Amino acid sequence: MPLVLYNTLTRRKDPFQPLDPSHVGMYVCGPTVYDRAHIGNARPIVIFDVLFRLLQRLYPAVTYVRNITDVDDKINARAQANGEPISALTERTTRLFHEDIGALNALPPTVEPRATAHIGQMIAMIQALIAKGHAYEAEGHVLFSVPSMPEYGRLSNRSRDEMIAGARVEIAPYKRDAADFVLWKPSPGDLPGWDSPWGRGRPGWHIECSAMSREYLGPTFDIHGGGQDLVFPHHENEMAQSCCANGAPFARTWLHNGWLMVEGEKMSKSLGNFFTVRDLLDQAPGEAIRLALMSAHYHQPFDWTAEGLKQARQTLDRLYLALRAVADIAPTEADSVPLEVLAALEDDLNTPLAISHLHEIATKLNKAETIAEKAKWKGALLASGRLLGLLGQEVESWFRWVPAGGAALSDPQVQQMVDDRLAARKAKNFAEADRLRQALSENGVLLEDGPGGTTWRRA
RNA sequence: GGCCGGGUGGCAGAGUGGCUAUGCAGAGGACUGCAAAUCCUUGCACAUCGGUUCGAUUCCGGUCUCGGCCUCCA
Repeated sequence: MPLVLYNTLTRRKDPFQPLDPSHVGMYVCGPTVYDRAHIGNARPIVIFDVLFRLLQRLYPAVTYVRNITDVDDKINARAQANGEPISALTERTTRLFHEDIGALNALPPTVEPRATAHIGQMIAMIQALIAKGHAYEAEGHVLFSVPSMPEYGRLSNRSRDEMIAGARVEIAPYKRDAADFVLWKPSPGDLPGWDSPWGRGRPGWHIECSAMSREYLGPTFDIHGGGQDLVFPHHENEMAQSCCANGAPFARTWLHNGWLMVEGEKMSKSLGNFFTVRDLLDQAPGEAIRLALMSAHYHQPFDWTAEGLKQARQTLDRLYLALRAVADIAPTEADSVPLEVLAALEDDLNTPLAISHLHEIATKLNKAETIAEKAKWKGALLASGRLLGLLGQEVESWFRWVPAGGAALSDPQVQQMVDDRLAARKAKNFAEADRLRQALSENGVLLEDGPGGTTWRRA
């Protein structure tokens, strides 16, 4: 079954045909490192991680490029507010970003280029644009000339006139055309700046992705991804710059994930519904956060809710419980992902459908009677989970997760109480057994008596 | 105003021109010292009005309604 992806450029689902079937290239817009990643940042990270895993399965080689934007006016402002050097802020934030998304089981990209390490490539690209008549210098700025590119607006499906009519910002006087946008801008001495043919300055927002995607993937590559909000202006401008500078088509397939809401409202600090990934990792295991983000189709708007996170955790409880029951059975064909799971993902990354198949596999595993069947369905569940970046941890470690504040009872304390209760049961002292069960339950520990003994888990 | 995407059972959330989504929650049952887990059974849908069709939740059009974007927010 071929992979099909919804391409923003064509506005429909198209069969995915890589330029080079032996080596797929993907570029995804990464974070601007001025603050902790929030849950809205995490969605594209998880979505494109699933795509990366799927592509790796379908093709011999995949280069996944995800940039770090470490030059930006928000960074400058934050560093100044904190009274710290810019490099200290960007390095720390980058490190925290890696920690946070690592907890969400996101694989590192193949290349993670930093904007400040590619200023030379950006300047070269701007020079090429000027030479070809697609850009001009004005008052120390270099601007892209939108009228020089007739196809401008194709990705975001809007005409130049519409853009100007809707503009909410004042148009800088040095622009030849109201739609023109900045490639390079002057930097005063107190802001980060690099020498350039146009004096000391810093790059505009869009040029870094053009320069870095070209550096690592070439002028034309397979997939470019990011949040839906980036379609315009960021991706539209990026495409314009790259096409004009390179004289070649840019990304062939554009993927955009929908916006994230929180409890039905737009996430914002003023509404008090702003969550960083770190905040959530204190409340729930990273794997539950990851599953929650995959529980709606990537193209849909996503409503982040406490209830949804709870359900994601319950879902993983159910799946890990199924695995726990067959802990002593070796899975067969650990790499065989069931066709229906693969088909769901190949159909424009239908993660909710794939997850529903995980449930069905778990049910089959629970119902399996022979060792062979159990081994088969265990293998299917693990392989499916691996493709989705789920179910990879030790079963017992999943059930022992404790929130940030720690647990009232340590693992050894719990085990002691479980043993005591077992002794009470053996002595038919059910009142004492029930008292211990109750005490554990009040501390978030659930007991399960089975033929093989009593197991416990935190919930 | 322009562009775009939605409105599915109590909740979350897929999908389809006629046939069970899936999970949680609810009801009943099996199992259990009690429980949990598991399994079985079961109730509950497709915003609205027209049109196309043998037949539409699924296609087309209108209406209502929610949300996003429109120069630097993923």
